[in-house]
Amino acid sequence: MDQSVSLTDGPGETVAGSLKRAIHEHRLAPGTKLVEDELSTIFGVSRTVVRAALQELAHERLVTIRRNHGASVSQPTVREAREVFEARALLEPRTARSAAERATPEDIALLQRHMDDEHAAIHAGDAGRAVRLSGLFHIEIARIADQATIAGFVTQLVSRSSLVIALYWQRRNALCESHAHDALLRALATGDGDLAEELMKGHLLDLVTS
Amino acid sequence: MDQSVSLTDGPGETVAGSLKRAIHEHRLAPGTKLVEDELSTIFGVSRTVVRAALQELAHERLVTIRRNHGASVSQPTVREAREVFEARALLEPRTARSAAERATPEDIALLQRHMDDEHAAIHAGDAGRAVRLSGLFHIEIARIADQATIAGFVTQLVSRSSLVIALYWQRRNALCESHAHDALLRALATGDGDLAEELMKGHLLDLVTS
DNA sequence: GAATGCAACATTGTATACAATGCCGTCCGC
DNA sequence: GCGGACGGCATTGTATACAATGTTGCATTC
Repeated sequence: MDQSVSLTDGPGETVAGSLKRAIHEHRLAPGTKLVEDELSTIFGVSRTVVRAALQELAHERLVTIRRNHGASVSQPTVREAREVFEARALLEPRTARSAAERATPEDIALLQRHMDDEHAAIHAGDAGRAVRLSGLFHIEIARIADQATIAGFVTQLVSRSSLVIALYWQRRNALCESHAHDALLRALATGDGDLAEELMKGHLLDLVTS
Repeated sequence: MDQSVSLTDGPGETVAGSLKRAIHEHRLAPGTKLVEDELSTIFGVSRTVVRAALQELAHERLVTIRRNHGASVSQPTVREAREVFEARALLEPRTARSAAERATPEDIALLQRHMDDEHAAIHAGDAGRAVRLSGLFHIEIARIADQATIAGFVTQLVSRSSLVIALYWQRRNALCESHAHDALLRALATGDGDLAEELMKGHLLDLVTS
């Protein structure tokens, strides 16, 4: 593992959370070996809690654990990548419709803030942060739809999408989707469920074919 | 925890697997406290591996862990129950369509075997086993559809459905659904994707309204 | 020179010891 | 009698020690 990558996010953050963040923001590349001893010294905790964190991430398929071989950041195959986006295509459009029917002005404002942050990150050249914020946009929609279970699934799928992007999207510009998010936000703000569902469907198709 | 419940499933089975099975078959009721020390003596392993197993189940929402309070079999709220079936309604119908388009004769034979076992369990009065086999039917369909990711989600949702049934289905006869599975199997066998999707949609609606 | 066996090392898997926390019953004061 | 503080018990949280496993590099042999 590259020791120069800064992983610790302050005392309030959990080990699993810090690792997740680092993977989302592509500071830990797919395939990176995650050695328990190194992580335990980096985070200043024992291997026990590191192991628990790695197992948690393994369950979300963000890291892969092979018995007696340790953990490493997952490297989704092309097939897994396809599966991830097919699952998202089943879950997210209908969820976007529900969100459109339930979104409060505060919800819209929060989404707007996420989008603004995302644009700022893009202009600042911080692609990792942009990808992460873009994902938060999707997760937030599931939360607005008041579907915690689906939100959990979407969270995992977005995380895995981030790995797919890291692996198969070499340097393609990630900003194409900001316009899609913009249109989606307008549909949500006006409560147009039909449109939101259609836009989400198209957006996910764009992602998989680009 | 009720010590009389037999949990160990032989040396080949993992702790998590045995617990999962016991919960599925309603040998461990929702709310049952799962004390690490007891489980470690029952399974003949240290608390370390018991903890790992409990954390795995917690991630699948089958058990709930409250910090410093330990683990217990989850008790889904009515709201969570609704969410579980809404998620299934998004995932399973389209997956059943894919399965119908891909099912091989071997797949159909396997499903038939599951259904036969399920009927046998019902006639033997083994409701727990029947519920578990009924769930396997759904999971197998996702596997046939060649969607490992969705199959994983369905597996978790089926597990949680089992908890919902244990909590909210007091003594209602679970055999109503065998006919639904029968019809579904025929649609899958004939490769009728439209029909399979519709039947699955109706089947899930039946489950949630009964 | 290539393949094989072996030994030292690195890393993970498991058990156990200890610390921290919450729970519950008891005792004291009012 | 009742409420609250206190102390012991039960249980979980974390660290560490040891066992098991895999890996790497070197020496030996053909």
